[in-house]
Amino acid sequence: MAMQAVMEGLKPQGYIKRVKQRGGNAPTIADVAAQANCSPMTVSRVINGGSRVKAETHEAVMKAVRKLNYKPNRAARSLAGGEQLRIALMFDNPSASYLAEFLMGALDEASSNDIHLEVQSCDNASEALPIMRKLHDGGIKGFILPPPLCDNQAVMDLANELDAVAIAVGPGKATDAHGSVIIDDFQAAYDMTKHIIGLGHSRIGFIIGNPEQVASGRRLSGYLAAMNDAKLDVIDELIVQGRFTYRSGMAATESLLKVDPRPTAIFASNDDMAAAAVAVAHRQHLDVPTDLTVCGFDDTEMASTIWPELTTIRQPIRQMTASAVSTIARIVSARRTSSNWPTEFTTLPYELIRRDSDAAPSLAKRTSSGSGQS
Amino acid sequence: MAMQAVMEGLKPQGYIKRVKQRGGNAPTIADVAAQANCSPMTVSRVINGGSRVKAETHEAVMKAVRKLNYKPNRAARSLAGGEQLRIALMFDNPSASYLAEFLMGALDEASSNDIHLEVQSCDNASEALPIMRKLHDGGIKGFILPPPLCDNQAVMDLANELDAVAIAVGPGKATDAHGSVIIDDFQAAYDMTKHIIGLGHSRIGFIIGNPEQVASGRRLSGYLAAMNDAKLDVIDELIVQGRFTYRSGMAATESLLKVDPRPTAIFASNDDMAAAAVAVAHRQHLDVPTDLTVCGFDDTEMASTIWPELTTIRQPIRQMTASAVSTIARIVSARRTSSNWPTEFTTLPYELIRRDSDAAPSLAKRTSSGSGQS
DNA sequence: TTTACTTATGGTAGCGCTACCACTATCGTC
DNA sequence: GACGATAGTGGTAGCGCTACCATAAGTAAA
Repeated sequence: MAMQAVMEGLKPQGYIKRVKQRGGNAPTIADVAAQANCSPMTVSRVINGGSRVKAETHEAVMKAVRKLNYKPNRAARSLAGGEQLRIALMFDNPSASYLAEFLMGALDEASSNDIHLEVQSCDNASEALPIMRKLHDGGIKGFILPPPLCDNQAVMDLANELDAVAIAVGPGKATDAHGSVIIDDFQAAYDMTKHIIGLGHSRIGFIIGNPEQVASGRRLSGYLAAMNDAKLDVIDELIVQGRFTYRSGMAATESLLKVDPRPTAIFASNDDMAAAAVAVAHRQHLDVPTDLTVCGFDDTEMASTIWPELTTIRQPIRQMTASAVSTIARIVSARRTSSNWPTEFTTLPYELIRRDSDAAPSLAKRTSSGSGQS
Repeated sequence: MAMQAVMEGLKPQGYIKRVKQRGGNAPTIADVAAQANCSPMTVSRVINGGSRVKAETHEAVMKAVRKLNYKPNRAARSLAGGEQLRIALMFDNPSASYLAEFLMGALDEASSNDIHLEVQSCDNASEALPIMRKLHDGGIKGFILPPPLCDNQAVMDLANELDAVAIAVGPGKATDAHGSVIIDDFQAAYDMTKHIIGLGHSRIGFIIGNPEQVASGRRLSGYLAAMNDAKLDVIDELIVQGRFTYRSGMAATESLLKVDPRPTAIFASNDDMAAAAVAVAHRQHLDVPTDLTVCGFDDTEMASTIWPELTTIRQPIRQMTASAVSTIARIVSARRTSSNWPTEFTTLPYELIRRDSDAAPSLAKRTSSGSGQS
């Protein structure tokens, strides 16, 4: 400590670094300022966008920064910079597989933007309402709402009432939120259906998802459109209602396999139902994919756990939540300056993951067995 | 300064809240102090462990905290309190279901203890090594290592070499880490086996887990001990090797069901293999649980997704990671003061979750059907 | 030249919290 | 009863950074 003071004595006229009260030895903005022979303010300006700084000064500062390997202190930054943005990630979705990806994406983005992310679970949408109120009172400025929360009108209404920024991630009624991050469910289902048709199938069963989630309808539409575009008959019996659960997938598959002639492929609106379809098929001694092609949607863990692994649609969940976090940040800061309410709707690309549960219909005698692929 | 001095003159004797320079309206420690009629210091003391504070004062402060819904400002805290503890949660476990729980537990604990948690994924253990080095260079003081990372000798060696605190969560060689948080795998497997025996089974098949994970052996031992204690013959053919994967569970089950007379129950070392056992049984037109009882281990999402839902062992994963985080915090701070290396080994309670996949053997004609339970 | 305005920089005062020390009561202890 | 301990509290000074204003130049308009 005293030593440091001695060292300062050598300095020409720069900003004297105070003796540190507590441990720690990371370079501070003052160190950089001394090194670059300017004031800490100038350094701050350079670091934060370099507005109104002479080019030479700018460069001198940058050189000092590099030399000292200076990293701005997050804590100090957000303390000095006024309010720290705090947003909440709510969920009542029991799917752990989603959740992990959700968290990873949100966490990364939040921590690199110095945003405080509160993670809140609740058992159901109605329980979410008081929690949201409380969080909002506690200074939470925005909410990230994955389905099914974002499909709940009461939740979205409350977000509106509170003037909080709500971003729906994944399927949801985009129009109700201040923003949303989605994939194109319609197009994804369209592509998958087209893929199945391309394998040679024409009797393709479809299991609809939970009617309360908007994505279900979009996926159904995609299926229908692809069938129509391929000039294939849409057979009512081959479209059955499910509820996104394994159990509902079993019932749906049983009813599909009773249709005569039975479908040669089943496209389920999510992986859990697709897994159930595989199980039911196996019980009826139908091989997958030789006798029956089964495709899912979401690429949850289930899809790559069971055998055969499912051909499915992967949503870039991580990027989606990351994008949700940064969108909220943008909207909140935009609202601070102007009073209008910007909204942002982002659509991210999905991916058709081909695994081992699809093949050409069996009349073709298993010529092209599903070629695995991660 | 001068202005402030003037303002001070007006002060009665309480702490006047200064006019805020920038936006923001979250209650500060000064607000609480005013409310509780004491100094900010006292509030700080109460918040941070309440040492040397009179009981009444303590209560008054807590009341004020509750009334104002005061939350300490993280940034200010870590800025004032010197270095913030940073620890990393590494994982190469592909199981998303675990991961979600892991993250939730660690996150909660980290955020309430103002610890910065870095979440790092890596594809395999050897990739982990350079990452750990880098994180350590970057100031990470401790690592949380779930299996299979903590079963990897190279990883544990590196942690030792780096002088970093490593806590193994879940199964692992406790002795290699500075601490571990586990459940008693032996006892849990013992209990489950005893439970199955209690239902009336005597020919109980067992599927061993991945031989590279220490827990596998412990679970096997538990099974063997329970069989012995019940004076039941341990039949070699009824113990088959698996690898914790669905696929290996299928193969194992197929071989188990070939044994004559076939087992009336199968205890798999994890849920994925148990789910595979159910699938194989169904394919062979054996009803679960009427014809075959199947029990798993871990209570992953899979267990409650498939039908019938699995009777299994639940690990308190959330508490386990939470405990891991606080253990690291304790060890790191202990090391700061004394130079000896404390270690901490925690064992948390598991829970046998009874669902619908177990029943008395079929000779008893499905008298006691599995009584569901969350 | 003066006024006005722009550009580049510095000074100062905090952000909300805690470390550190100082101080007052209330105890023993000899 | 004087003395040092100890519990309980308050004051002060920062942590590293940025908002805000002041200043000192230079540049354009009057």
